[in-house]
Amino acid sequence: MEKQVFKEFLKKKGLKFTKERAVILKEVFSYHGHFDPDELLTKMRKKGLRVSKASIYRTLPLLLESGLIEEVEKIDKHAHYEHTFGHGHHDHMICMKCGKVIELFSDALEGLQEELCKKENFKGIRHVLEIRGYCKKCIGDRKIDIEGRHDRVHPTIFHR
Amino acid sequence: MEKQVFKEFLKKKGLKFTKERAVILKEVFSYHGHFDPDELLTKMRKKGLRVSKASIYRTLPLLLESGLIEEVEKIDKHAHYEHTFGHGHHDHMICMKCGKVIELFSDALEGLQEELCKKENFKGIRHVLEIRGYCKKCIGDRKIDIEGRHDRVHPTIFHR
DNA sequence: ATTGCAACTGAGAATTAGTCTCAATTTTAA
DNA sequence: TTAAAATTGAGACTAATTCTCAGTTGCAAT
Repeated sequence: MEKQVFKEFLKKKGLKFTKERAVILKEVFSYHGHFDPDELLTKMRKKGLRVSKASIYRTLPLLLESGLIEEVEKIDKHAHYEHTFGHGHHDHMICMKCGKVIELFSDALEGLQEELCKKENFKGIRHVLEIRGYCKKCIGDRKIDIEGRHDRVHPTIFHR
Repeated sequence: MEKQVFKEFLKKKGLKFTKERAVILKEVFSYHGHFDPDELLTKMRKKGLRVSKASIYRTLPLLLESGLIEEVEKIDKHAHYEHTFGHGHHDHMICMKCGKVIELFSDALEGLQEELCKKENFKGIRHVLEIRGYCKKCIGDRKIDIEGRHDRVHPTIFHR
């Protein structure tokens, strides 16, 4: 369970498992889709969970380093994350017109990357693959809404 | 040659090929490795080339859209680019310890991505793949310098 | 349990990347 | 040559992230 993973990670680094870190971890794992630090803060505030912005910004890199979350979507101005413990790594296709995000995962792709790493004697820890282009809907060059919310379907697609 | 490509791109969009854009283009193509907007500005200032920060930030997206440069290194805080006209698209492995950047290109990888796009009816325009991990040298867990400069060897490797 | 201390915290100041504004200027097509 | 539309620079502005520092807390060793 993620709490144990995080605790061990922290101990190994000589860091402390504080209340704040516990609360942040829990909150992060209560989400399904992507989130950014500010969203995280706001949602926690609404729930009455009090952690400072600074603590959030200090904790996310630790979660990242421990492998419990991944960073996704960097083309946007600010960082986005999602937790991966349990539901696993995947990459993204992002429509440049409507912003739709399609999650993709391919064993072949992962395997190929491993191979490439091996060839360079590189120990790959994590990666980000982001394909920008146009989704089916937008290829037709029609205007569509930028709105919508994280509806999970198969193959896992988000709107934002 | 890149100047023609850019000119045509601009004309097609009803935009102007201004002195400033020409100068920025030239500067961008005088580099070998990665750069970020601020670096670009500073270097141009040092050379006595006068363009405003705003113009740089306005021109880079155009170069990106025209396919003359690509966005790389998404994990870092700010955007990084590199020109690709002539030397072609490639992805990156970045050592989390020493910062070494290994360029990689694999037809299999590109092809696989195309396939995946097709499967989702997604029209891929560009992508960024960045693998973070540890290079050969750093797997041994030794301290090494963060310094060094863009030395081109095969398979194209940069230090920074 | 107590303790010592390094790590941590919150609040808000500081920094920084990137965007915006607007009046003056320049490109381009006719 | 001209007029319209696009562009420019300078600096104000915004938003994201980092930093500072004094008070607090987790935890390993007593």
